[in-house]
Amino acid sequence: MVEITKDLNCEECPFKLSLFKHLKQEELAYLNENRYEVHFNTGETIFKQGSALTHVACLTRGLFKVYLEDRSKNNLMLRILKPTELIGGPGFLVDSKQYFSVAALERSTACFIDLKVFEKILRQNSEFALQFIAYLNTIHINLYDKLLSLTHKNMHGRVADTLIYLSKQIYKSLNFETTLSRQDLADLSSIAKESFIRILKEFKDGGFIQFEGNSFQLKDTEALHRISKSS
Amino acid sequence: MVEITKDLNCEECPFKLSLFKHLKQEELAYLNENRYEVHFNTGETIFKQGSALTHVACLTRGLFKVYLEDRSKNNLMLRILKPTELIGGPGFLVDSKQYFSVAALERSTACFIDLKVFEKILRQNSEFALQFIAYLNTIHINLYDKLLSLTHKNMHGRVADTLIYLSKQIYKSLNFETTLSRQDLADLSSIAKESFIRILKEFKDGGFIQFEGNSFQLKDTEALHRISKSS
DNA sequence: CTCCTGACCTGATATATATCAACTCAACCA
DNA sequence: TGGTTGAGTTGATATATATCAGGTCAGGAG
Repeated sequence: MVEITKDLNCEECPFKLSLFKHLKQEELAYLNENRYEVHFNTGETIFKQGSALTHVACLTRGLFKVYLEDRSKNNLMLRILKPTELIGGPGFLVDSKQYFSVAALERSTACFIDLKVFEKILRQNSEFALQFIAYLNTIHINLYDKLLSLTHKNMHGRVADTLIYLSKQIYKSLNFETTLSRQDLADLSSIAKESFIRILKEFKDGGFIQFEGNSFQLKDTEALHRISKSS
Repeated sequence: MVEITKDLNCEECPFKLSLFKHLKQEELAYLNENRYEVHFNTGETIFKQGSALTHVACLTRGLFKVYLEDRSKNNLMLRILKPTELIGGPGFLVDSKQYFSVAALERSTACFIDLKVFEKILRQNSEFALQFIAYLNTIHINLYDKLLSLTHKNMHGRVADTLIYLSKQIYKSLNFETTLSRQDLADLSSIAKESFIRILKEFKDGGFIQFEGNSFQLKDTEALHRISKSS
C-alpha cells in the first residue's frame, strides 16, 4: 500500500519548478512546513475523478497518467506527467472537485501541498500568481492541440502523434522503453486497443518504427510527422 | 467595415462581470481610461488564430463564435460567447499568440482592454487574480466536457449535446432562432455538415425537436439527454 | 427578368473504425 | 504439473461516418 513520509529535506523538491522560483524564503519555508511526500506503486491512484480536490501535487519521481473517466467507455488519457511537474485540477477555486484521475505508471513519488496553503501564497505573491496563470495557460494550449488531433485526424495521424509525444515530450529519446500498456497508448490516442496495435504493426512494416514488447524505436520521424499532418 | 468608438459611458460595460466586482474604484477608472469599444458586423473576425495577442475583449452585445482553425479540414467550434463574457486567450503570459479565432455571428459589440493594463491590475489586486484563475478553471472544466463529448460519443449524442448546449447555455429557452449556419452547428459538433442535417431530420421525425429554417424547438429534452448519455 | 452564387438538403457510395471471436503466451498460483 | 488469468495479437465482420454528386431554393447583381 501507500507509504507516507514527512521529509522536509527530500532531494527532489517542488522548488525546482520555475513556478516556484519567485517565492521568497519565508514563503518557501511555509510551503515546506505544509507539504508531505507519498510513495506510490504502479497502478495506484493519486487523484480520483469526482472526489474532493484538497491538495495540489508535485511529482518528484516516476511517471503518472492523467485521464478522464467515462461511465461506460474507455478512458481518455489527457497527458503524462513526469518529474518535476505540478498537478492541480480545474476545480481549484471553482467547486473543489477533481475533474480527472491521476495514477502512477511505475513506482513514483509525489509531494502534496494543501490548497489552502497554496491559495494563501497565491494571494501574497502576485508574481507567483501570474506565473501560475502562465502555467494554466500552457496546459490550455496543449489541450487545444490534443482536441484538434483527436477530432480532426484519422487513426494513423493520432498514433503518429502519440509516438512523437512519447519520444519528444516524455522520454526525450528516439528509443524508449515504456511502462504504458497497449490500452494506455490507445486511450492516449482515443482509439480501440485492437486498432492501435494494427497501426503499430503497419508502421513497423513501413519501416517508420521498430518495437519489441514495450521497447520502441522511432526510425523515421520525418515520415511520422508527415502522417500526422496529412491525416 | 468596423466602426470604432471611444465611449467611456457605454451602457453595457465589462464591470457587470463578476470577475470585476472586486476591483477598487481607481482600478475601474484605470480600466475605463484604457478600453475602447468596437462594433462588428456579422462574420467579422475579432481575434485571428496565429496573430498577436494584445488585448482581452469583453463582449457587450451580440453573439460570437470561438473556433480552432485547421489547415485543411473544417473548423472546430469551441464555444459561443454572449454578453457579458470576457475572452482572452491562452497565449497570455506565455507567448502572446492567439490560439483560436473569434468571429461575430451577428451585429455585435466588444470592449477591448490592453493586456498590459490587464496584467497590471492582476498584479495589483490579488483577489482579482484569484477570480481570474477561477474563470480560467471554469473554461477548462467545460473543455473537458467538450473533449469527452467529441471523442467518446457518436454523432447522435454530439448533435443532442449541441442542441442542449444552445438551448440551455446560450439562448436559455426551449425555442430559439439561431444565427448559426448548419456548417457552424456541424463545426460545433465536429461532424460533417451533411451528417448533421441528416440527424437533425431524424430527431424531427422522432418527435424530439421541431425546426423550420433556423428556428428550433426542443420538444423532448428528456429524450435528447437520453441520446446524449447512451451514445 | 435572368443569371449566379451560396446555403440547405438528399441519396448513393466508399471508407475508416469499432466490435467480436479466437488464439498465443507469459505470469502466477494451487 | 496443470490451470487460470490477463495482456497482446490477429482476422473477419459490422457499422458509423465522410465523401461525392446532384438537387432545390432564396437572394443579390447585372
